[in-house]
Formats: sequence, C-alpha cells, structure tokens
Amino acid sequence: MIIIDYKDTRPIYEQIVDKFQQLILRGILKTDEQMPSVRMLAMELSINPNTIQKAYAELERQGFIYAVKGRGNFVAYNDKLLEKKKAEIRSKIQYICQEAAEIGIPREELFDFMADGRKE
Amino acid sequence: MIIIDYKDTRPIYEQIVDKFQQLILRGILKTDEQMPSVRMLAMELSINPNTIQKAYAELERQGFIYAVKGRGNFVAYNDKLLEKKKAEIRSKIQYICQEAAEIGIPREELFDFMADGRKE
Amino acid sequence: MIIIDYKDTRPIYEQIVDKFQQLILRGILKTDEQMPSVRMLAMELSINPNTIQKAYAELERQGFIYAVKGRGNFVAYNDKLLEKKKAEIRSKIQYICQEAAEIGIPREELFDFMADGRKE
Amino acid sequence: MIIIDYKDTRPIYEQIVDKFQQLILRGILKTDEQMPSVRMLAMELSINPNTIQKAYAELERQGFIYAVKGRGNFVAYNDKLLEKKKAEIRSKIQYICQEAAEIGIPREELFDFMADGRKE
DNA sequence: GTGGTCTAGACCACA
DNA sequence: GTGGTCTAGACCACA
Repeated sequence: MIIIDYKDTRPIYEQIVDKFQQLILRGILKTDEQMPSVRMLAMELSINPNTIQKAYAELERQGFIYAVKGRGNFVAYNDKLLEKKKAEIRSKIQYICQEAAEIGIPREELFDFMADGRKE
Repeated sequence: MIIIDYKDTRPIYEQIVDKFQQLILRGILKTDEQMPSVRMLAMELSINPNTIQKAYAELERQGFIYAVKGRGNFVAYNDKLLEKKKAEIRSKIQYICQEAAEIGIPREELFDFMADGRKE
Repeated sequence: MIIIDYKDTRPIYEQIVDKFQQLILRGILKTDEQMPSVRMLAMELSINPNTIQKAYAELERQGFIYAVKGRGNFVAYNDKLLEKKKAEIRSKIQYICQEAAEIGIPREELFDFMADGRKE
Repeated sequence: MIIIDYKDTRPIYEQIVDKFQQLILRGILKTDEQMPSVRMLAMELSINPNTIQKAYAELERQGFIYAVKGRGNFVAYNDKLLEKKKAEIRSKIQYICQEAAEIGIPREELFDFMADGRKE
C-alpha cells in the first residue's frame, strides 16, 4: 500500500503523510477504519518506528486520523479535509504563479504548462 | 536590494540565490555587471560570509554569475537561463497537477486557482 | 580507502570527490551501497566535517551519490556517469592538444607521450 | 597582442604567462627583443600592474625572459625552452592518461579523442 | 580588496 | 546517529 522512494528528496515521514492523505481523500481508507499499527508498518517498510510516529502525529494534527490510546489510530475523514487539502494546493499554485510573474512569464504560458502535463 | 526573511522556512543561502536569479532574469542586474562582494553583502545583511559564498557558488554553478579571482563576481546572463528557469517552474506546476489529480481535483479547478491569484 | 595528499595543490574536498568518483566508476562502491558518514570519514581523515560535506554535496550534484536525511549518503551509479567523466577527460585532452598545437608540437609527438606513460 | 578572457577560469597572470610563452616559442617575439613595460601593458589591458609583475616574474623564473634593472624585460629564448614546455605538456598528458586508466578507459579511446580534436 | 578553502563548533530536522 | 545550515574566524592566491 505504501512504498517509500529513497531517492525522493522529500523526508520519509512526509512521503508517508502524503500517501495516507491520498488514500483517505480518495476513499480507499474509509472513516473509522483502523490504520496499520505504528510497529507493524515500521516493520513492513523496514524503517524506524519514530518515523511512522511522526507521520501519524502530522496526520492527526491535520485532522486525517485520530488516536485512541491502547487501541490504535483510526481514519477521521470528513468533508472539510478535502477543502483543506485543496486550499493547500491552491496556495502552492499561487506561490508558483508569483514566482513566474516575478521573472515575467505570462500567465498564459503557465496554463500551457498545465495542459502539457495532461498528455505526458 | 536583498532582504532576508527569517520567517521563511527556506535556508538563507537559497533565498539569496532566488533573489539574484530574479534580479538577473528581469534584467535589473545587467550582463557583466559586478555583483556585491561576498564580504560587503555579508556585512550589509549581517550574515556570515560563508553563507553568501555558498549562494554565489550555487549561482555560478547554475550559470547566472562567474567569478574572477581577486576581482569579484559578475553577472553572466545568457538566453538559456530564462528557459532553464521556465523548465523548473513547468516541472513544479506539473508536480502539483499530479498531486491534485491523485486526490481527484479536476484540472479546471486548478485553472481557477490561478485566476484567483491574479486578483489578490 | 581514501588518502589525502597534502602536497597535492588541489583542495582537499576535490581530492575526495575524485577518489570517490573512481571508486564508484570502477564499481568498487556498488549502487545503493552506503557511503561513510560525514562525521565518521571526517574523524578517520582528521579533517573538518564541513569539508566532507562539501565533497559529498559536489558528488551529489554530479549524480554520483544521493542523500537521505537522517539515514546517510548512498551510491547512485548510473550508466551516464562514465560517459560524463569520459567527456570531461576528452575535453581536457583536446585542450592540451590545442596548447601543443599553438607552440608547434606535432600531434605525433603527443601520441608518443601517451605511449611513454605506459611503460613508466 | 594579448587579450584577457575574464570568463576564463584561470587567473589573469596565468593567461598572460601562457600567451607570452606562445609568442616566444613560436618566434613572434625574438631573442633579446624588449618586452612591453609592466606599466604600459597594465594600462593597455586595464589591469593591475601587480598582475603583470607576477606574470613577468613567472616568465623569468621559467627562463623565458630576463630583466635588466632600469631598462626593462627582454626575451631570453633558447633551445631548451621548447624542451621544457614539451616536458610540461608530456607530464599533463600522462597525468590524464593515469586518470583515464583508473576508471578503466582504454588508451585506444584516448587516441581517438585526440584524433577527434583535429577535425573540430 | 576579492574570492576560495578550511577549521571548530553549534543547532536543527530526520530516523 | 545522520545530513544540512550557519556562525566566527583564519589563511591563501590573486589583483
């Protein structure tokens, strides 16, 4: 379910957070479904349990999961999560637009970049 | 000319690199114009000369400036730099598009995000 | 494995880069094998960690290794590296050939120089 | 006669030394001919007289010129200079051959590199 | 004065 | 423990 790309420049915990966000937002992990336990997942991925812990803490902070002491972590999907994630993406896009504007790239070209991506 | 944002999560040297890229790509710094000296800029920004050194080394590696020992650093603008920077931005946009696609955000919405940014 | 020659005029970090390039290109260090950690190697060679850091950053930039935060640096050998290194050597040879041509040394003599080296 | 390339990575004094070596070895500057004065050349090239001084000192050290106090610098060409320069080039070639050998490039390929250069 | 290299050592994020 | 960034400051080559 989760595959870590060690050649990815992003930290491992971030890759895990991203992956679970996708699984939850796309409905592959359903509300109240149990998340894999920290230890199991750490074993499965051969990584440090601390790293999973950090990823889960971040997912909880963002409202994607909730922890029940002694029982584990569970999916906490609700309608607002998608909105949050969208806002995040929106903010990233606008940051790049600004970067482009600062060196004089017209917005039309950015639209083209998006269209290009579709074909690849 | 250069302002460091200590709230920015990016390292200082990277902020400096970005800022000079803009100044050069926008033509504010002209070809063969002398860059501020490592020591002077370090003093002006109250940061360590090594940090400026690192930023300048990166700019040189990317082809934005060239160093002449004992004389200083100079702007090395050439036509391909803008193309390179565009390719970089294009790649970032497509990465985000993919991220959006993975959670089911239609591309039309991304276009809207771009349009929004224009008004702000 | 790595020996620094203090009589060498080249900077230390460059000697380290060269040495690791050799070890990787000759296959002595295999793909995905872990590099010695920055601190360990610094201790072993009795030089400053920053210098190793600089060498590793350069090796990463050239595509010889990749860094994973919190885990270490790993060999990233790929087929193109040898080609790149060859192109570098080719360029050096042609530079010297030109130097020789400028003072009227016939190319045949240069071939002899190469042959001489074989016996030494 | 002398043109400095500020985009050349080599130091200016070295470019000057190289250029005069060529002029002398090719016989364009004849034995006992007077060299341009340090000040004149510095003015002409718009560079620091110290730099010319350093270049001339190096040329003298290598036996290419000799200084007469109060009169100037003069060309000291003799048969051994060409031999010296050849030995220098020979040494550079053999260094590169060794570098190539260390990563397993067969000597035949180096011969090809030389041949290639001829056509370009 | 100008850039480049290096040391010594701190502090942070990540695993 | 591991890499990455940064400071403070020295020393060298070059102009």
